Amino acid sequence: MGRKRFADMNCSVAQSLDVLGDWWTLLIVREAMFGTRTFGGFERNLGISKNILALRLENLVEQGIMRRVDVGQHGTRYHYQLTEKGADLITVIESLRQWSDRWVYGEGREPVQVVDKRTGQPIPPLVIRDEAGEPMSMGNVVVEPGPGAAPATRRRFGKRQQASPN
Amino acid sequence: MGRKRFADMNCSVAQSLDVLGDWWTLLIVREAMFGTRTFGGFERNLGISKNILALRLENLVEQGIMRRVDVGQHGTRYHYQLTEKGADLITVIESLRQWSDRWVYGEGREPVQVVDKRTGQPIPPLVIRDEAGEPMSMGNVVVEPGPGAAPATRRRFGKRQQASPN
DNA sequence: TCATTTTGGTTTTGTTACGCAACTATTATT
DNA sequence: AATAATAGTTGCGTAACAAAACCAAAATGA
Repeated sequence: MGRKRFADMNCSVAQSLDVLGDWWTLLIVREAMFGTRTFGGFERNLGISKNILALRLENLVEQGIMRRVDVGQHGTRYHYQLTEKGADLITVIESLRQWSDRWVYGEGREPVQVVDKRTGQPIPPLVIRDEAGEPMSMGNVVVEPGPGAAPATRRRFGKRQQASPN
Repeated sequence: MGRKRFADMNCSVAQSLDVLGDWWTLLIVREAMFGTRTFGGFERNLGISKNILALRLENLVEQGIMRRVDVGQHGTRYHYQLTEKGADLITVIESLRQWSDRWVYGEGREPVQVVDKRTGQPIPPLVIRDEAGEPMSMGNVVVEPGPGAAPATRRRFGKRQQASPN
């Protein structure tokens, strides 16, 4: 019965993946961050088929992640560019890149490097920090219902430990 | 035919997505971070069908992201738990969560909060910092071929600007 | 102790998502 | 004037996903 969507899950991660989780979507965003702008540019650099690319770009525009701007004099040449919402995916892309550099390629075998233009040094790993700016151990974080939690979700939180007992 | 895989793309983001990009995969990782351990626990909490869950867990174990430990006396009760490689996906999950809190739900409507146990305060947003620890503007980053770049890729880098001309 | 439920799956059968090739129409290039 | 490039759309085949039925061993309850 078709693919199950995550939009009704009342979970932020599920929301993101509902929008970004289709095959190719995040690679298109990465390619846009890399500087590609045209339909043909995405097609060539990614090796994606045209119909899927058209669908993905349409969806990204609908979601406000990219914008399609007319750059031709006669209305048949376009640029796709990231909006502020799309550019803010940089931490998602960067964390994915760093993870596979650590666990798939390994140090010294990274295919690309992201460096600080001013110093020439690779940028340091993304880490979760506390308010004081200190890297945080996961033992110190707790997940709680947020201000937008549905009552049903609040109930689920209390039961969560029992949902999969030892 | 079949779905095109990203593994041969010589790009770290593509590598990650090749492993993590299937539908449901990252939600299973999130659920594991939340504390779920059993097959039935994932099934109930996510609403995923059994056959897909079985495939995903098998793949996650193969990839070394999760591990299946026997917790029954007679060998039919198991726990799925994140390995170090899997737990290191926390920045990926957190960046996805924060992105949709900013752009989908909006402030004050977050369904869950991740807080510092010691202070009770929500943890601050993940940001890309330079070596001095200062938040960095994207204008100061450059992408370069890394030590593991294939010659073909190196060539592509120089041509990248021309691939999608103005 | 015998039936029922729980756990952790596999199998079968549909439907949707994706890949590839062919096609189109307008606009640049030679 | 012919050729190629841009930005797609359409049709068809295959792979991925969903739902339900089924299964065997083990734990639970009466």
